[in-house]
Amino acid sequence: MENECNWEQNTLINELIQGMDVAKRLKEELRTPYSIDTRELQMQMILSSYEKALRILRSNESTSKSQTVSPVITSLPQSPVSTNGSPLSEDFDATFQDRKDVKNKSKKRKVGPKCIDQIRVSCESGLEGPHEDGFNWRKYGQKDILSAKHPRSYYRCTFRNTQNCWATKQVQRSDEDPTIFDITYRGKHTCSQGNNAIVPYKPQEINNAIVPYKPQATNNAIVPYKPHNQNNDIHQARQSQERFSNFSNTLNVQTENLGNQEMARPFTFPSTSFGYTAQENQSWVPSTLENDSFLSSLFQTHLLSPTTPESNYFSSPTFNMNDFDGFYSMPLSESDIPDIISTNTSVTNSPIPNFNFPLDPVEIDPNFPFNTPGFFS
DNA sequence: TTCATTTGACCCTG
DNA sequence: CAGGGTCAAATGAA
Repeated sequence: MENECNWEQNTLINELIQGMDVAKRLKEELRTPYSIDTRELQMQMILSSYEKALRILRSNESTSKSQTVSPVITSLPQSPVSTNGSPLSEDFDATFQDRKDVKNKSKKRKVGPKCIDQIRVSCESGLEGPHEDGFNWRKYGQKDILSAKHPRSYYRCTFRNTQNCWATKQVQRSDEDPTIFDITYRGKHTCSQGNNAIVPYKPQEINNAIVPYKPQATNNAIVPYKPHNQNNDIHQARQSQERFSNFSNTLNVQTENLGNQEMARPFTFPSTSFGYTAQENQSWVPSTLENDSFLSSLFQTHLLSPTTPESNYFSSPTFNMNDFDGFYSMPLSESDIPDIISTNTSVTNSPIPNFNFPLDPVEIDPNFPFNTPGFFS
């Protein structure tokens, strides 16, 4: 708890510092003939920083409320920085490890540091699948929730046992709109899927109607699962591409009912979400930035956060696909998502090095050359 | 036979 | 004590 508070404080301070820092740089930039893109980028950074800071402040006002699945895809990251600095606390992993070690079959609820991504997805076509998020999930429970009309489904990574991957997710059908699903991801993928994931985010559609992959599945919370060689990473990556391409055709991120704050910007990731986002976008963001203003703003806003714990990613040669945590908001237009995803999949095979950004909070180099020509290419 | 889903029971947290 | 998260036996599909 204390860690969480400290983490939020640090994040808040970092965001404010970042905003100021970028504003200063922008001021300098205004004297030079840099491109408009560069300036827009910095403006995005500034806005993002202040928005994140404000969100932290607001969440402190009503901490308890932020925990609930709200119509808006927002809640502050539950994952405090661990003692070693990783946004995805090692305590988190330790918690699961302890559970495993202490007792073979403990039903103890996972508590402690949480790593939550909350997103909302809706099925454009209403009742059609399949939609996946690039990961293989196994349903391990379903529960009627008091405050919700629809049951909540619980999934864990298929490779939990084989690869000790403790990522889980919860899928809750929206009360207001049954075609919308609130998906909460917990933990991080440590399996090979995580290393191969190519999706920009992890929405997963759960549907009552059609079950193309698993006809035997019934009723709620169907996760199309197609068994495949778990050791074949290439196959997995390709399968992820195909499935996500599928997904892109039928899903969109829900943009309705999002608060004004969320809608005010095209795309916002709180600081801790970056690691996750980055991992998912490892191969496509850089290569598409130049041609896609939307992606540019996305990348600008969230990849260029020099004062957040993740911002040091840019000084690292690699970029870890596994480390997603926190949450993010995705008030995107419906037309944006398929574009992003298709772009994503289309460049997956590009010879872009496998970035692996550590999540350790390193002091940001304020002199990082964000405007270095070719930085994004 | 293997593996995923279903579902009731268990148990922890607030 | 209620609600929610997880377990694991039963079941079914491939």
